[in-house]
Amino acid sequence: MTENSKQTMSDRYSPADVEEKVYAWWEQSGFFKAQDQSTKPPYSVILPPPNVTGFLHLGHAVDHTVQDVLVRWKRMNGFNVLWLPGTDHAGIATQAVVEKELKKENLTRHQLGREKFVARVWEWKHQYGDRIYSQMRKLGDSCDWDRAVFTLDEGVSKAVRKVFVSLYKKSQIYRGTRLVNWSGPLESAISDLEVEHRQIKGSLWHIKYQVEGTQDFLIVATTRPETLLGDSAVCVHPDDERYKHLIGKHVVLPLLGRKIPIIADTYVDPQFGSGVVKITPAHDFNDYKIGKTHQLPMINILTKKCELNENAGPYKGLKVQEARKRILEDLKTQGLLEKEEPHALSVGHCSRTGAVVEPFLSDQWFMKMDQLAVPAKRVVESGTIRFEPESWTKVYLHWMNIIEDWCISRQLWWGHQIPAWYCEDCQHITVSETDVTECETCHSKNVRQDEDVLDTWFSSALWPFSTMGWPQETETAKTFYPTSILVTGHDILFFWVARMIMMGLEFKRDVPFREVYLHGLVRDSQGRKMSKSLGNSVDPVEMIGKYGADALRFSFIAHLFSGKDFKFSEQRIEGYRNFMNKIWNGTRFALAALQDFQIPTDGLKALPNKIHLSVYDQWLIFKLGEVEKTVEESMEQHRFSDATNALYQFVWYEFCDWYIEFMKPVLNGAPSVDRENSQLVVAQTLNRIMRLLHPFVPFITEELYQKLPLHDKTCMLDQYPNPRNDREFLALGSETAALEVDLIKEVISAIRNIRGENRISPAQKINVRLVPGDGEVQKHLAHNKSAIMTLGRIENFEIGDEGNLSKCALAVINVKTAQVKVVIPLEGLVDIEEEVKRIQKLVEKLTKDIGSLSGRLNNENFVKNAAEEVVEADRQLLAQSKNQLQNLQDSLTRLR
RNA sequence: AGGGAGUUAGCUCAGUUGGUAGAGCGCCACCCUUACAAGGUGGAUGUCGCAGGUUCGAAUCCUGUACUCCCUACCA
Repeated sequence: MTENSKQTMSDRYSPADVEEKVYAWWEQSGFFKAQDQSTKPPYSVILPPPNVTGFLHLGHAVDHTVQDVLVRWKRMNGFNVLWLPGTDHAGIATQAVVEKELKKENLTRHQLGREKFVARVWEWKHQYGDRIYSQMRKLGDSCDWDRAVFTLDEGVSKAVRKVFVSLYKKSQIYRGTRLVNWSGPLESAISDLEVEHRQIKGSLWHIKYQVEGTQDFLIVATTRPETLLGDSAVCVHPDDERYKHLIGKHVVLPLLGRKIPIIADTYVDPQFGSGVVKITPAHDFNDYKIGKTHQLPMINILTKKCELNENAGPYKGLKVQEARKRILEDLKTQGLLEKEEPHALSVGHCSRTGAVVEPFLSDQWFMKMDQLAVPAKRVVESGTIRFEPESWTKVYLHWMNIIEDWCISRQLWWGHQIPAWYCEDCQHITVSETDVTECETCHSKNVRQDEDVLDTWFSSALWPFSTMGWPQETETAKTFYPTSILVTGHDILFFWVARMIMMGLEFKRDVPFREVYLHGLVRDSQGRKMSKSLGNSVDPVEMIGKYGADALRFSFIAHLFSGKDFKFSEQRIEGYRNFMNKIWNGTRFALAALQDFQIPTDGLKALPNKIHLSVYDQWLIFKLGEVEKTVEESMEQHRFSDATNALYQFVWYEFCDWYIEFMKPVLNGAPSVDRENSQLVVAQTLNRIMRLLHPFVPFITEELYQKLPLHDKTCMLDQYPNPRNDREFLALGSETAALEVDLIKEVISAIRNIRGENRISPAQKINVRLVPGDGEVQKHLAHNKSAIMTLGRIENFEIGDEGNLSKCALAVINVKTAQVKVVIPLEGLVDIEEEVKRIQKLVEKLTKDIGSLSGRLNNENFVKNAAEEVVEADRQLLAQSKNQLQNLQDSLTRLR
């Protein structure tokens, strides 16, 4: 970076002039790189791989900010940090994007054929796949880019195959005909987790099924009348007196005329509806189970596109909704529709396409989950993996207890094709890590590979080790596996986190991470999920353009409390943009005052013996030490917002509003020892401020850091300040000085308060008489005379007795045991009535306080039971309050 | 239906061993005081969802209750 401290700085911080330049410099300098071998302790984080088709959205931005904060903080704490980036091939999403493109050319993927289509997707990936990476750079993500991985890279693909084959050989992966969630538009199965349930106002239709050979009807209620075409039985409760005699007989299926049996099962709730349930094993999950136990035929009535098939007789070719309409009409005509009543139900929708999900019978690959779940539960129960917030532990364990087999095959073209080959001659399935040209049993060459690909989450589940070169024993894995922490949104706890834990334990014999930090999700200002369809999504890149990446990052971190979802607010970003500007200008002022600053040749270490700092310097350093302690504790506990808030307070209020104001006369004044000292303190403090803030707001801090007279090569690799490093400097802080300055601040505030409340113009100089409570306080007042005069805009300053209070404003200040009375003559300045009002307000409040305080202290039980400090503090407060009240009442009588 | 979380100032939210409520933003008043008007100074605002209980004392612990949100499951 060029030496630019002499350059003039703009009076506004302009992120656009800084961010790209600084980032490029970091990256070119190799600051993000991790070392496979190092003497430093390792710290590793894998980035939840965003979809390769994706744009960076607000959810990513939050997720990445948290990770970048952690990673930068650890790096500055001397860790060998690996933040491993990657992207996900995102089967469905990516295929959809490219299909959309094809559509513009009036092509479908089927016309193109599988091979050409996949080639086309790769082309697309090569062209746009890095887009999200460039957006991540805008945000400041300090990933080790050289290690970026794509889920379809050769290495990862090998890992995928190895895992598949291994689990298949252990019968943990199997092929089966099962009822699965089916998305018509995708013509593919989807997993349970990809189904979104939405509340729908539907109807419950009561349909008459004629009992065979009689004129009697059974009334069957259903929310999906079209499925009756696939009925293979009707079912009643075995003890239901109404229907007992019919069990074993048959009914005639309306419209199709098929005869189906009346069976009995305790699954039926006699209280609900008519107590008779139609059983459609091929299109309903509950019915499927009943169908299995009663060995009923599974009648599939749908095609892969979710249109009715030949089993639907006259309704063949219709879409589900059309069929429903037609069937209801026909039932009505035939007098078989008893009634229709409104009924609220929730219907599964495909999270990708929004289409209604149909339970569909098909051949799929499944992963058995129950055995894998056992150790995955144990590591969480034992605390080997900790969730943060802890409440997710329960949710996780609950889910693991009811876990069902995972349908891992997808009828798509883009993804990891399933490494299974079917023999056309002997039907044997050969599952292999390498491509197969002949059947492993009959050696026929007549084999073809399974057309399906694996669920995207299959490869994601291996991410923590597949990205580190597994199955090879790499140095990377030796150093960085298990990873230190996983940061992600709670929405993919089951999709991803749980499955990584299971796979890590199965294949690495070790947890993939020890900590899971689940942050909240960003919602819009009304608390709704952000989504494209609602049109309420916010583009973080646009926000960065408007306010800068640092402001955006800070706004996330400052409001990221305990994993709760939080509402997006542009106003908040603006507020933190203002904070960035404050940092910029505070530094700008300080740098101007440091133009002639000479770095002491013997360094800082000799300082304590050499210089005597002003109370303001000692006060500032003391506060700085306190902030560093707070920040360290907060960071250790991952209470990031506590850290940012403490820094915000310190930088804006303590440093800018008070310290700079106290020191302006000195810093802008003639050369002096005080000035030299202060310059040193300012230079050091700024340096520490930049380092403290760096993980949160990396761009502005690096830029300013480079302009400081005291700095190292780069802020991002400098040591993170804490109360233990640079002790020599922090030791210059003093609590006694801090108390003195706190008292002076109170005095100045009291003067300002009297001015403000009495509407005394800032231009109006006033006189003040300060009455110290004791000799010590008197010394402090005298010592800080000029600060009080400047900041209080005082013309004549006097320390002494109370004297004549006639026509004077009065304030009584207590800081710990110190007391100061502030007396300001108002005669000829303002209307006395304003001051009367002000004092009356105080009197009122004090009277109330004294009432409750003395009430409590008169309570024997309180005095007896409460902690001694508490009682003592109350006694002191009461005495002070009484004293203040007395003074104010006196002044009231003498005011007019 | 089961599970989880929430209810504190106009808004968004803090409040870590129980000790007389805080921040940011917004609002009101005054001020362009040469670091910053993306600023400064001062000010106002809360029976901490409701009802009980434990306690000298409860936003904080316990019980009940109302409402909101999320997740999982779903009765045809």
